[in-house]
Amino acid sequence: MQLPSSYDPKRVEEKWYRIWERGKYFHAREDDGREPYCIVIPPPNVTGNLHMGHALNNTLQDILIRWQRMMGKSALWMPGMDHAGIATQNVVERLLKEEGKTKDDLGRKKFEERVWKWKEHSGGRIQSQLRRLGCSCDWERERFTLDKGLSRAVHTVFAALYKEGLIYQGYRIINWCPRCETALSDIETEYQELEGNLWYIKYPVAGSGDHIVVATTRPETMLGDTGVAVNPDDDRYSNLVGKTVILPLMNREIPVFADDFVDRDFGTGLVKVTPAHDPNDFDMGKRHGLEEINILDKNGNINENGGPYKGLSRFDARAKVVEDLEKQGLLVKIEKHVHAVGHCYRCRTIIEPYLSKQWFVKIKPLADVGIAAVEEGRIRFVPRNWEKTYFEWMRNIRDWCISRQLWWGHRIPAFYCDDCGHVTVQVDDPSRCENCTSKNIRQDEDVLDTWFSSGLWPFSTLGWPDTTEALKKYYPTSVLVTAFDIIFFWVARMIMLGLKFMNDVPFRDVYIHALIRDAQGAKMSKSRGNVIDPLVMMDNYGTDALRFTLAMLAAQGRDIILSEKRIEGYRTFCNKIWNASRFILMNRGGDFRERELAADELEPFDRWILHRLNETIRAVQEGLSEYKFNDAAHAIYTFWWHEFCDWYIELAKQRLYAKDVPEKSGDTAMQVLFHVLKESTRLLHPFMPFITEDLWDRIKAPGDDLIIVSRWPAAREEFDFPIESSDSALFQEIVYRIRNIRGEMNIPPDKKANVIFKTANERIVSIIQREEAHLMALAKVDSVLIDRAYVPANTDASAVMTDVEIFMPLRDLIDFDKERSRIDREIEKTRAELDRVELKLSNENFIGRAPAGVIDREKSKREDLAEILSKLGESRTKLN
RNA sequence: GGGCAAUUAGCUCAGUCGGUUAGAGCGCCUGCCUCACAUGCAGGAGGUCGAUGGUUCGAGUCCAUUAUUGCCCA
Repeated sequence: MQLPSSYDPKRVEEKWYRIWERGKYFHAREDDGREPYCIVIPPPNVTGNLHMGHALNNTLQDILIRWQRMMGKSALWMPGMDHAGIATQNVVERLLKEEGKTKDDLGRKKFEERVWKWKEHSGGRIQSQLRRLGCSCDWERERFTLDKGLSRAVHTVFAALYKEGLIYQGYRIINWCPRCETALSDIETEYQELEGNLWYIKYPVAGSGDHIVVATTRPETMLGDTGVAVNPDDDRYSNLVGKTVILPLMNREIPVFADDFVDRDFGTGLVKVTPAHDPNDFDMGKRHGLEEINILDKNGNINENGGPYKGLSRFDARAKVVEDLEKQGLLVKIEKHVHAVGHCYRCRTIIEPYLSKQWFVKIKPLADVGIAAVEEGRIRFVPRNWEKTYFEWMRNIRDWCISRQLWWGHRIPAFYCDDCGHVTVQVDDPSRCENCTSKNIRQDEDVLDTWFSSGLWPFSTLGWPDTTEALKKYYPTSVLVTAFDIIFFWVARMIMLGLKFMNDVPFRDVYIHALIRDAQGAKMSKSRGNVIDPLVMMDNYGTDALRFTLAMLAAQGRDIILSEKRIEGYRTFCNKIWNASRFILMNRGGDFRERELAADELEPFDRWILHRLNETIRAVQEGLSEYKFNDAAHAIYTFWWHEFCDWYIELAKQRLYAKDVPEKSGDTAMQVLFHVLKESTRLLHPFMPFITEDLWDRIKAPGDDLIIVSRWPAAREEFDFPIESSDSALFQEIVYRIRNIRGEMNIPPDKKANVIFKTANERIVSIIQREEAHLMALAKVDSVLIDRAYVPANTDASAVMTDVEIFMPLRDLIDFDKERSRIDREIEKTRAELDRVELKLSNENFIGRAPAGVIDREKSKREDLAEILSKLGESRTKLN
């Protein structure tokens, strides 16, 4: 078997993915009689490109799915995409603009056709990128939020909520993006602290020469002022309440009234009230019966209600209003003022609070049920502390504005009758008004918030509203894997809608992973130019290296700071695995036959590595069960590299190569090598699917299926060997001590050394005798002597362990200075430790209160340390 | 203003139920191309765990205060 000396990801990745997909290895069957395990993918935007956040999110899901699949579950990973209303419409509008057209030139129908065409040709690039990442999604089931089945689910939910009164239309202040020309929900508005001004403006009091001063951050909105408010407890202005003032520039007479909402300490304590352009003012306006004057059009320009300012942008209008006030001597002063300004989460344009008629979901009743599900533990957040965030939002939730003034999305299934005015809402488009049977009906022009459809994702993708076999089998899904930034947008809504329409939670666990940041800790973004492109990383280092890096960094509850160095480091791990396998395959004889290991043929180090394999299997199982991906990955990494490669393979070489070793020993070693290789390759498969599948192809038995569906390793109790494991640890310590002398004394590798062990400890003697050949090979020792009465020369280098001293005669090679400082360092360390132990043991409280086991341990430690220290002292004396 | 999180080696991070000498990767230093791997091997240096106080026989770990940083919400 000839393998290249380094791993080449390019050669294997595409090949194996094709074999998996064509062989339907990702396909889960609802009739397979197996226990279900299901994850629905957080559907990426159809406009999306794979970024590092996707890479992390999907790597973790794939690890879980591959693990559960190997565990024998009916593992379904449901893939799909989101139509991403605003983002997609923006993309296509931009394309049209390049052709010198607007969406209005095309008209709604043509525009929609155009978007679909774009979707077919340029959209969904991310699907092939997920394939590149190795994601074992059940692509046959792939769904799109706008496809027929999901649209039916959306209509069904809308109609049901409407009939129940949980969806209603309302005329109120919403967040309006003047660039996207649509309403947004509260959470689609991102607040950012901006340095602005506080303008102090004089408003003349009607019928007197007096004036009042109001302070505002948005002077242009005064064009729509219909009142001035003051706190009822504010004595300064009590005489003003009930009077009227003249609104400058507009010359409108508006009332002064009292309302608790007003903060006496803000500005002058008098605030202008613009009910059509501020949510708080809107509420006050309602309480006091004020007129609502909308002064802006949908693009954020002043409309006819703004008199002479009509046609100006809101920003120009501000400048002009301030200028005019100044001219008229009505501007008292300007103060610097920092305030939070809402921005559109899609295009960063400043949001305008805007009065309009929109559709809303009355969310409180749904939220209460969603809160209970988490309180009662029917849904578990991992890590737990995200539950607080969830509760906080759910308990203060406000009605959800779901209508969007877009063309790309689910058109709202509400039909207005031009004859009787009735609104007909039903699942299938009506042909006539359900009230007066008139055919004169028009469908609502708006579409639904994209998140409305993604909120149904866990059941709509499984066939709901039909009661499909898939739905019966896989709902509730097992776990949702996502980042915290969409807990509100998506997770909470799936919980509420799942409970409402499936009468059960959509998933049992919600695993919240970290956000990826760059090496400076900043959020990765294109505008910052600090993006590490996962596709480039896969090109440069291989997909498995990227995946393993992400798994290693996926510690719970933290941000992930990613650097390319790290990925590069795990590429070397791939290579390590490759070469270990290569070594085993190269040394496997042509007539090698894998067989069951018999306990009585196992030598001590065989037992040790099998024991460690067991422990590693348990650690990986436990790590994955608790979503501690980093712990699981770390356990495999250490085992593969620092135990299997560094020690077992090195030890096995003696048995495979040395002439005086019985054939049986080498044969057993090969069997153990092979066994461990197979098991640990399987253990690694969920993390590194490509290299493991490629290696598996060379190590599997004839007729075996692919690793992706192979049996997940289980720890075997008959391979637990604690005694041999501690013997091995002692042996490793001895080897390490000898290497340490060689390393620090710069003994050249070709200079073989003689070693004398001075010990009376039977166990140590027997280990040294038994493992003499291994010792000689690994520590590069020429001869080994055990002499309990050895008298060292002053040219001997030495090391002291509990119950054994190691001497290495160096004669003229000895460097006294180096050896002295080496021993001094040891003495210092040992002394410090002994001091700590003695301090503890001299503490009466410790003796009196600590558990006996702890005290015994400290006592025996004291004895050992004291003995070591005295022997180190002897060695040191000889060097003087 | 409310809430959450973080602060451990030069860098990036682990550290369970409080109990051996606080770990890893990268970087650094020394020696080695040893027949799986120089994407490698062996050895080494380097932290007292943000600060203060407390609980405890014992604190990186629990509590309080505080500083700094980040995030979420208003």
